[in-house]
Amino acid sequence: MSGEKEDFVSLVPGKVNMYVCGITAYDVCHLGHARSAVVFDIIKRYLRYRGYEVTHTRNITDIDDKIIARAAKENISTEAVAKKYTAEYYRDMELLGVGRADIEPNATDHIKEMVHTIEVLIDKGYAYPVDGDVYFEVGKFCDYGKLSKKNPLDLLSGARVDVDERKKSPLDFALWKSSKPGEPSWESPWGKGRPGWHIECTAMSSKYLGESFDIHGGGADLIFPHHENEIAQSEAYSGKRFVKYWVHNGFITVDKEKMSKSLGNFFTIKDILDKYEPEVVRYFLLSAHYRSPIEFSDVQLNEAELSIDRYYTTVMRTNDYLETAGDKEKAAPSTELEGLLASFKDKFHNAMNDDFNTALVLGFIFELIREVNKFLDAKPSGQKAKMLVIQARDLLAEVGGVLNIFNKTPKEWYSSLMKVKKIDLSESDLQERINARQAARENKDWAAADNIRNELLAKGIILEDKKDGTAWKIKVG
RNA sequence: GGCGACGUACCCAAGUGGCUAAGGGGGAGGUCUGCAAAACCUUUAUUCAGCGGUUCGAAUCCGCUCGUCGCCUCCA
Repeated sequence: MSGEKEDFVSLVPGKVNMYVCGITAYDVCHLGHARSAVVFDIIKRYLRYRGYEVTHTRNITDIDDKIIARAAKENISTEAVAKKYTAEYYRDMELLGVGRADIEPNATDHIKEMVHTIEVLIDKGYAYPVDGDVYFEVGKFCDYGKLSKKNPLDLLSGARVDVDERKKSPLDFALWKSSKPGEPSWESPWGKGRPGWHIECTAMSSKYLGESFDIHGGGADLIFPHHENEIAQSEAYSGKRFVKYWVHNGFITVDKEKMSKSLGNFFTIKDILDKYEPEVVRYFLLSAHYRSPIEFSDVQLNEAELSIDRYYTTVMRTNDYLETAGDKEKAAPSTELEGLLASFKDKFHNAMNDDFNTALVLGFIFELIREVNKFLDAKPSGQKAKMLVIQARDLLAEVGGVLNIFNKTPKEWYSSLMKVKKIDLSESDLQERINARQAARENKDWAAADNIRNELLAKGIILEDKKDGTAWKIKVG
């Protein structure tokens, strides 16, 4: 609310109530929706990891103008539209590793609660009915604009909205809209109609999280008017502070412009996942701070893919090492690795405590990766060396677990890449080519061996010769 | 027009008062290797859009200028 970072103290010690605006289910989701979902998924995971009991509520708006328009276009019911795109949303989110919220309320299941909220607002003099509609009277709520730092007078003078003569002020917004014939509607004291957009979040958040709760999130485009209106309704209704901490994620941009439906410059999650491994997309979204804009481009996604590949390549090395390293104690320079291992968790916590700085965490991960590789290059052996490598592996897995990335085996990573890059070669055929090349190498027939390697490279497969055999990887980047 | 955010190397990006300005990608050179790949090492910003100011000290705070973007209408 201050527009600055503040120390986090939950309202109830050890417990965090978080409400995040979900989607309006009228179309498939694009990468912008993914960013919001991933950001709050990580906030939730991190808070839980640090021991908070988190109740995460994420709503689905299943009735509004866009859904009605879509239903008319597809000649199906609004329920069918909402159901279809909610299902699409969940499928996209699951692929991106976004967990389900604890409570996922639909607007249409809470009409009763919304009607009640509106009645109270009218009783308290904050709202007025006109011809079957009900409006919130912004002028009655003196804190209006405190979140978006807007002055109601400035808003009036700069208003681009068509003025509705029935409203007392152009800033007043609908709590309840009367329905036109043929539109879905619910009974209310003001006649048949449906709820305005903002009221669902007030009614549902107070039902599930209470009138005051800790974190409210969503995309930065929701700050005004949606969240400003939520504050007005909720605080007018309860007389209490609505939300302690507001968290808004920045936009995905394309050529520096916000990715959005109306600009038409959006990429759907589905289309992106056709070209990139889901983990690549998730990593990409974590590679910049959640409040910063992040530019979508193939270059960026490819860099994310390279970074993840670097991670799995090292995991492969550590696994090989732990399987093959001897027991004879052979020390290797390890002071830097040991130092990093000792401080790693603190660095991770500090970065995440500082407004969820995932980009910084990724930096730490690659520092550790480098130290592990350096250590392995020195070819150490014995119990102590193995312990260090295991410790590094476990730490990386712990952090990866919180961010929900880096949780595959290298083999799963490459198999998945093989699919996403549509490489037309079965793993058994691949192994057959590797064996043939190995035979050529044993005969020192380097020309034949190189031929096979080049042939596979042309298909996007890289071979790595090691002491005890040849490993394959998928070419990335 | 009002309000707000941002501008760090060839690219992405962290850093918001003080140790050598993280990390990834790319480039150059090297070690290793049958050759590769991977990995590692060295190198690639005496400088943080520009100009002033505050301070013992600023990329970091303040002011101005330039540039980019966002919100003010549905929007993640």
